[in-house]
Amino acid sequence: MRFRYECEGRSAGSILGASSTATTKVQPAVQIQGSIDKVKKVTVTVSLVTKDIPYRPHPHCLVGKDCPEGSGICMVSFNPHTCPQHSFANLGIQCVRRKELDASLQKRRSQNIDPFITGQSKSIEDMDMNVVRLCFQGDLEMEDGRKESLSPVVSNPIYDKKATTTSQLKITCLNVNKGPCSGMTEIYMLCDKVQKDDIEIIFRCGAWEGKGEFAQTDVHRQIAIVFKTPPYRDQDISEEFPVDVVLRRVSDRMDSEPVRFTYLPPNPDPYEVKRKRKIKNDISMAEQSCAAGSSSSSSSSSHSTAAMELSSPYTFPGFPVPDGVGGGELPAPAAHPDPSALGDTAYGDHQDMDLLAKSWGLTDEELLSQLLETPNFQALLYDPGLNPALLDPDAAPPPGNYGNMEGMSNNGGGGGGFGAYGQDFTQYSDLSFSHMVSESQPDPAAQGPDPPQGPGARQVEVKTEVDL
DNA sequence: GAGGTATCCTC
DNA sequence: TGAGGATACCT
Repeated sequence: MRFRYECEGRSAGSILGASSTATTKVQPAVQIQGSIDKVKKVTVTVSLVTKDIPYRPHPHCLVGKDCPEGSGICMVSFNPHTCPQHSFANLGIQCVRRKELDASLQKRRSQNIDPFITGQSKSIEDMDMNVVRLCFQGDLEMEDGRKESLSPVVSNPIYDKKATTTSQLKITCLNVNKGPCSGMTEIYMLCDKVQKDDIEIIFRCGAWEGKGEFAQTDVHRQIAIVFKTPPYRDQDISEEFPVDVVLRRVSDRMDSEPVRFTYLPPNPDPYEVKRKRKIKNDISMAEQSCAAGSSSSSSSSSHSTAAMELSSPYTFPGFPVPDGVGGGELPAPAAHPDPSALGDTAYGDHQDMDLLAKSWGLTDEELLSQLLETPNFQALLYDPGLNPALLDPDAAPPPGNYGNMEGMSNNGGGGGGFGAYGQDFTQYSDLSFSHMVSESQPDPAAQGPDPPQGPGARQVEVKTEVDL
């Protein structure tokens, strides 16, 4: 439950019995065990003690029904013959401010409340302010007037719901709830406040457990965690497998309620090679159908552009591709699971570009550099038949993307080709060419602290400016 | 700036 | 009244 400060006024809530559920609330209760034949009256004093042994008096206060004002303890008397069990309704925990901690303990001593006779064995700095136990002390008044004290008993620990060190862990949501069984799916989790140095994300199914992968820096302001899924226990699954995901506090092994995550079977087409190949084949078939049905097909610019979108992106003239379509200036690709398929997709997006470069053992920049040095590729760039707009001096440069190129065009005089060159790279968006070029430009904002050096670095803009 | 504490506020 | 969120302030 949430502990309340005195300044918050009103009541401090009601402590629930240990057997309470979300639907059924019960109150803490005590009952005298053993013979009560000669017991006339029972007096029970309830106070707060520390969670750990020895159970020392706790500075926090009990407030509510049967708690004398300002006492911090609860006292009830009952006749065990008429009422063998006593329930404590409306018993709240009022926390004291740290600066009042000492005074509160002093008051408890003056009340002679120290059920386990611990004295001042430990400094108050070690006091855990976020957890207490109820301590019940029973005093029996016998029919013959004798008095007898029972051994004190303590409740389960009661944690302050608001304290991150002890509060209930709760996952609010995951932005992704499915991922491949190989793991490494990046997920954003929203959760109640956690302590970044005391939290784990556990994936579990039966006896299997895997840990979500994240660093303390991936915990955002205690309420969000960016992590990667662990690989599922079985990498050879053919159907989806749901698992539970929980937050776990390491210090006390406390788990949250689980949320569901589903592991998916391995993707047989991770780069969508087959899908893209099918699309390409479909388009080629359609193109052939069109060509067969029309005798007026020409090499006009509008048509050549269309043709280029269909074929050139994957096989620049003279530029080697892994499936052996072009000539070979570049090293042969390293072993690839499906080199011909790679040829289909290598220029589909930047990730594929990366893949191609890596398969040749090149960086993106090296690959692009070699690409731009390829004579046939340059010819392609300046072939007005393919794209007349490329050399159109009146073409306005696009906003933003090629700022440094605009500078070059000014230096080149007459608003020359470079600005237009930059602009019309967008014509090649389907080739990811504009992406490739913009990626290679010396963008100060995007550059890391250690930009590439040496003859290979910045080859793109230097060589193309001179050549052009 | 992060995390903890104390208080205020709303539903 | 009970529960929980928001936030200013402190360490």
